[in-house]
Amino acid sequence: MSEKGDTKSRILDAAEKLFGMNGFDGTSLRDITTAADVNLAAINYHFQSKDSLIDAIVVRHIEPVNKKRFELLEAAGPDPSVEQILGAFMGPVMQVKADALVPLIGRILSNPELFVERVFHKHLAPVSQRFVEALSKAWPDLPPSEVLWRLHFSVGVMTHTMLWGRIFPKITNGVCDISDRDALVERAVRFVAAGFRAPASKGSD
Amino acid sequence: MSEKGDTKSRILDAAEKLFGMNGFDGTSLRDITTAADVNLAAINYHFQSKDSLIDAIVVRHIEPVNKKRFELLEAAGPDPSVEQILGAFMGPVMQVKADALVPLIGRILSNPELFVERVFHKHLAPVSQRFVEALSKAWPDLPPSEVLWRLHFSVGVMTHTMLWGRIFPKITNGVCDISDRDALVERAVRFVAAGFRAPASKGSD
DNA sequence: GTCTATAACGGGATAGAC
DNA sequence: GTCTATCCCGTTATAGAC
Repeated sequence: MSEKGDTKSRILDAAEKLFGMNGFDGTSLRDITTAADVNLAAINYHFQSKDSLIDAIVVRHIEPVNKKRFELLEAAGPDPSVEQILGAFMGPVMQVKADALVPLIGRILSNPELFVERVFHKHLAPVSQRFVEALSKAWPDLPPSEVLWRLHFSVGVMTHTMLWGRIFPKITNGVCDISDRDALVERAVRFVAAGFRAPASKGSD
Repeated sequence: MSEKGDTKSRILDAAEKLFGMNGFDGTSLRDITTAADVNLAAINYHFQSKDSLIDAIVVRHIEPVNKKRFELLEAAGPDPSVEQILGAFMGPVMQVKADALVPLIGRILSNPELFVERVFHKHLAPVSQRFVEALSKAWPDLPPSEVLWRLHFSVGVMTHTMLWGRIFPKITNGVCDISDRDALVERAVRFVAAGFRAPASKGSD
């Protein structure tokens, strides 16, 4: 008890710190085992792979975000606007210190198949369901499939904005600024809310 | 001459095929050299690294897409609608056989810093510039920075839709279908075009 | 100049002893 | 649960054939 936690905890703590500082590719398992003062094989014993270790840390970050999402949605009252719903959905993600989340998001996007099985069903599907319900209620004429598609598109806007957050100001020669995070969220929400209010596609079911 | 092309071409052909089938991580350089019947070091001679080899294949795919984008934009006449512009921008990407492009896009998104230096400035910046001009002309009241932001958001919609193309129908229990590629493009264009027509954000410069 | 052969090193993963 | 030893892969470098 006077120690610094068991092997598994020491691995998780060290890994989270190093991943945040140097990214996934920039952190070797040997870096982690050195920092955590454990044997290399201990990682493959407690977690199955570097991937699974990453997933464990992903979950650590997702849960507080989801908590905040539900709180904001609740706070918007019984009949929230499309903007309020999408703000509750996107804001907590985009407000997080991006450095920690960017490698996670990049990882998820570049291998959705893997991610769906391990993380999506458990940690994101319930959130999606709740927000789809809210959006359907706020915009009852929109066919259910179209609500799903448009929330999907909104996730694309959100993740892309975060992944390119550091780079985009450089690409645009400083025209586009990301220092005001609130303004950024408002800008993105404005865009996707307008997308949601578009008339449904002709072939929509 | 009676051979199957020179070493460099054989590497590119084999790599493209294997990357498309098994992804980047699922394809070792040794897989490629075996399939191409060349020596391992030939890859590091003709390309500098696995990363650079991937970039070379990225470029192979980007250029025909860009050609098609410009053709569609031209075909829309001197005063294209926002829908026509965005359709020309997104359609050629989304119409490509996704299997080949998905690993490329995932790779780009998960490491924008690297990609910007090697591919963006040369192969994507000119396209971006041309389409920003067209959009600014079609929607003159929108501040320049807002046009950039909204095109950025549109890229997010496009890439996210492609990356999750295979998975999304499963997640939604088949509610959202991607078999009709034209309908998918139309759906996405409708969404982002509505986003473009949103009033500019208050703090917009 | 172009390409092959080979060696050396760091990194992820696993088997099996303890 | 822990650790040693080992394997395969990606990368780099180099000597040298053609």
